[in-house]
Amino acid sequence: MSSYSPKRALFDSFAEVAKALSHGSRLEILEQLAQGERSVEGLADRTGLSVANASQHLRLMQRAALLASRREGKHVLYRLSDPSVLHLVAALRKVAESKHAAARDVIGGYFRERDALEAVSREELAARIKAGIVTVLDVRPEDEYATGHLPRAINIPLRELSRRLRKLPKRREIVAYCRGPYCVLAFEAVAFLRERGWKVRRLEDGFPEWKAAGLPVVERVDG
Amino acid sequence: MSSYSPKRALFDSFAEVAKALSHGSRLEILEQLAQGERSVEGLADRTGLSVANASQHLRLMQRAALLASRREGKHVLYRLSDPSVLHLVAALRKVAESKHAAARDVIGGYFRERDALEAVSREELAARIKAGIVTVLDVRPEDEYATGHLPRAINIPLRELSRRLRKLPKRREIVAYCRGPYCVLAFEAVAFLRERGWKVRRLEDGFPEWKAAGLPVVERVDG
DNA sequence: GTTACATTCAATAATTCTATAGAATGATCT
DNA sequence: AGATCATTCTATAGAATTATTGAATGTAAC
Repeated sequence: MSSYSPKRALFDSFAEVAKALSHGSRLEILEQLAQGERSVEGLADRTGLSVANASQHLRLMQRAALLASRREGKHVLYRLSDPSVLHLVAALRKVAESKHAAARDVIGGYFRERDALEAVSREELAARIKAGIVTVLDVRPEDEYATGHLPRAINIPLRELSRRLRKLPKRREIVAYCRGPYCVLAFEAVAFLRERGWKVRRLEDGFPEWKAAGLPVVERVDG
Repeated sequence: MSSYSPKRALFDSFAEVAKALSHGSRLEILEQLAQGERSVEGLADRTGLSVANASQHLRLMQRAALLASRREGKHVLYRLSDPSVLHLVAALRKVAESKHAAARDVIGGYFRERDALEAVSREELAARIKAGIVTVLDVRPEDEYATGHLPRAINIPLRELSRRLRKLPKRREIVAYCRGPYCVLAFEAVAFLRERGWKVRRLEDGFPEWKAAGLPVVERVDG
């Protein structure tokens, strides 16, 4: 009809990007990288993949231009190549969420209390942080907190929460956050603290989305 | 670290959506469906696929919730399940465009005059149509025009343009459009008409994006 | 230079995806 | 009811993807 080969080449190159997203492990890696730079070994640990396998997935995504890498000492650190990658993953999530039965089942099962634990918007939290009327709680692991976190956020990884409860004020409102919309850490922290009488809500989405929205962050500034 | 199986099931279901996008033919089908409903045979014709193969691609995308279908007489008509699918494809395009070398090469080669033929924004065109100070030219095939088009647009398929030049005013500005950002029809129409002295520009993107932006359209209203 | 170590490469087997051809389904029309 | 036609299903062969293993590469530390 209109044209044949150049157009098809274009669609094929788009398809290559989509293919780079079309594996659960790679999406899991992308969620990790949305937090910040990671080494191959670090990603392999967190995702449960072998180092060689993680390396292959990473290289594939790098070829598809989703990732970039740099060397630091012995380690090769990967990162998202561009904020547009985060937008792409978000768009993917939205389609799957609104329509996909399997996703619905999982969300309905695992995140059943989601609506009950209503979320605070980024804008609202930003205003409250500025006004100093809220305690921000980062429940991610320490190293993720170290690479970047919300201003004035205190870090208590979920598994240490019960041991370090005394650090949390009972009067002030607490807002907990973690990696992103499907990170369970913040959900569990909110449920745990509410049971024990704290006044606590959850930030919508997580750290990467906050950063992508151009809101202020505290970041590690090494080379 | 955080959780294992439910989270992984979630990522796997996202991956299924991405996989549905990960084939050039399927993206080509999606571009067609962005124009409006299409039968299996119609899509097979336009994409050069066999009917059976097109049917398989369609079913795969339907399972991944990208498409919906309905029966009308002898034909099964497929459509995009949701506007979010269009956003997803746009996000995919953006990542590929900004970063992917292959896409760049093709764009650089085939659309080399892109910048020279500067585009009119949707908003600007909408205002001009309302004010009645522009001629809108739809260069898609007749059947695509018939299923939906911009208000007051006249339809002259590209291949008939040279025969029907007298229908076009020389004084008024003309804005041409077609399917979307990678549809070549409008580019070629603009180049053709400019050479012959018309004052003509191209609409950014195409009909699906116009419609998705909530701007007014004329649509066929059969059952 | 040699060693240690993180990462990548190469080869492989198992699995999954793709396109084709022909049969089966399901709806319309006479 | 039977004929016709669009679509989907089934089976299959070829191609591509995935995870694993062990070797190779390249950098840093000694």
